[in-house]
Amino acid sequence: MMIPDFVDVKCSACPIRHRAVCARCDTEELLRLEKMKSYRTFPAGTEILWRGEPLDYVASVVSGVASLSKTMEDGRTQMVGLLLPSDFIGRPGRAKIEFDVTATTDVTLCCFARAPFEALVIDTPHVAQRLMELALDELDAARDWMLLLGRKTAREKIATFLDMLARRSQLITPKGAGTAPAAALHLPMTRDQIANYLGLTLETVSRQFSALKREGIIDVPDRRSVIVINIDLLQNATGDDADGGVVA
Amino acid sequence: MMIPDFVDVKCSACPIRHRAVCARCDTEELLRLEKMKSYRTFPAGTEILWRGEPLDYVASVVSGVASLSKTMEDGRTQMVGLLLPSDFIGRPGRAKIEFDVTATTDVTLCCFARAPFEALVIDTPHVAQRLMELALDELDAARDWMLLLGRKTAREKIATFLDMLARRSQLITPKGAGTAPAAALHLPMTRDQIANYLGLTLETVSRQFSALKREGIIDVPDRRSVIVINIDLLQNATGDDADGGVVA
DNA sequence: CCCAATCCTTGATACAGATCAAAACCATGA
DNA sequence: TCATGGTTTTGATCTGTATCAAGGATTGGG
Repeated sequence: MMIPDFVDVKCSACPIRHRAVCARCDTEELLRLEKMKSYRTFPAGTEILWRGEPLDYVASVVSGVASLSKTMEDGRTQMVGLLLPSDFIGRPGRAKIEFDVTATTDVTLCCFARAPFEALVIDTPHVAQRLMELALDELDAARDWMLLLGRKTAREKIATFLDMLARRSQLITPKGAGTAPAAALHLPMTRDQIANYLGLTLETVSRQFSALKREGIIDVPDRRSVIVINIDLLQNATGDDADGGVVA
Repeated sequence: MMIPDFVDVKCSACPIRHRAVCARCDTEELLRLEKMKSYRTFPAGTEILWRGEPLDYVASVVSGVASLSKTMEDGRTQMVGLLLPSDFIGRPGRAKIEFDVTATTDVTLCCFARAPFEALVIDTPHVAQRLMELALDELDAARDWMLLLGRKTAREKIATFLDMLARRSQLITPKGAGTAPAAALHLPMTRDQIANYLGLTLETVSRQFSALKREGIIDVPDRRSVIVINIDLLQNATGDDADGGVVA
């Protein structure tokens, strides 16, 4: 059976695909991966890694959501990345990171000790190439976020955030006879954390949610849920080009 | 003679080091690089690459400054990266980019056709590793900039920008008997471009320059120059931790 | 079941930075 | 030398978001 290049690996025990590994690698490599695997769970709010700490593990997020953030001396913080299941934590060839990793919800990681993982990477160019691809994906995402942080209004930020969640969780469920599909989203974070992600305050986030609800674009049945009623209007509100999606 | 790993290559014709190449590679690879090299110059303001355009070349910046930027439908733009001499343009394994590359000043690039360059990368793991390092450096820089865009005040943004220029151009020249060294900086861009980089308007940039000058922290002898009179005060104004520098 | 803690919403007000406008500055070429 | 067009500075005003403040909703524990 022919397996295409760069399809990510579904390993035996984890309910997710490990995005850092490619399916063309031989069974031998997969076995090596299996052997060095270990699981760790962190309750919501836990610091998984501090800035500057030595980085002994790399990991895939198996369940839950973790976040990368940077903090200023006086306490202002900015989230610089969101890690959803299947995302990869770790930097090949680097012993330290320049930001904090925090469990936003309860998080389970599938960890690999860094040293043997890097040895594996050196042996298998496909994995190295896949890691490079992931790094470039992260870079593109970071740059999109820079546009959001630097130029978008509060309303556009919220719309972009909800649109991103809809895309990433792929929960866009067609519904009813109308042309606009609706999506039920689970918010993995509090208003305060959303604010930190978007460069806003929690009050502004709350007000924008209320405004979008008032206009009938979304519904907010409870604090952790959003129903996208009119996805076209939501996407109009993001300020992005129509073809916001990246064509792989 | 022993050459340490990952020292970047100074090639025969360019006045800079190509950061994408490592010195441990054999002469053979260097020769291959030499052969596929070509130079292109772009006058200030030229579009070097449009978003979505096929990416046939990778390149090093030899002289001048180029910028990466993203634009919204309605014209708002945000610079998402600055390319100074020795910086690398291009994405191994990717045929497209998600932003525009513009010549900020007159720019000369040392170009390599993408296909043979990638073949070289595949043959030489050290180069691949170096490219990964560069991508991770860019990612760290992007994340620092996200903190700046999302949370810093106009004054902190300007101070951070000047401090970054001072570090990158390494023009920190000790001067006089005082404890605070001074630095003469050349600004490679207009107020408008600085504003686009910092997520501000040109008027705000100008006002903050004036304010820092009034306070005796900098001097602005002409539109394209800044003299840092008190670098300690400048760094205090960035809002960053004292050890803002990344220890390599 | 109630209490405490946390999270969320809404209102009133303040302010940093955007926007609008005009004048000063500077480089370039005729 | 002067006109010309682009860039920068400065001023006046406006506005979106932060800040301050209070009350309401939700959750978990005893």
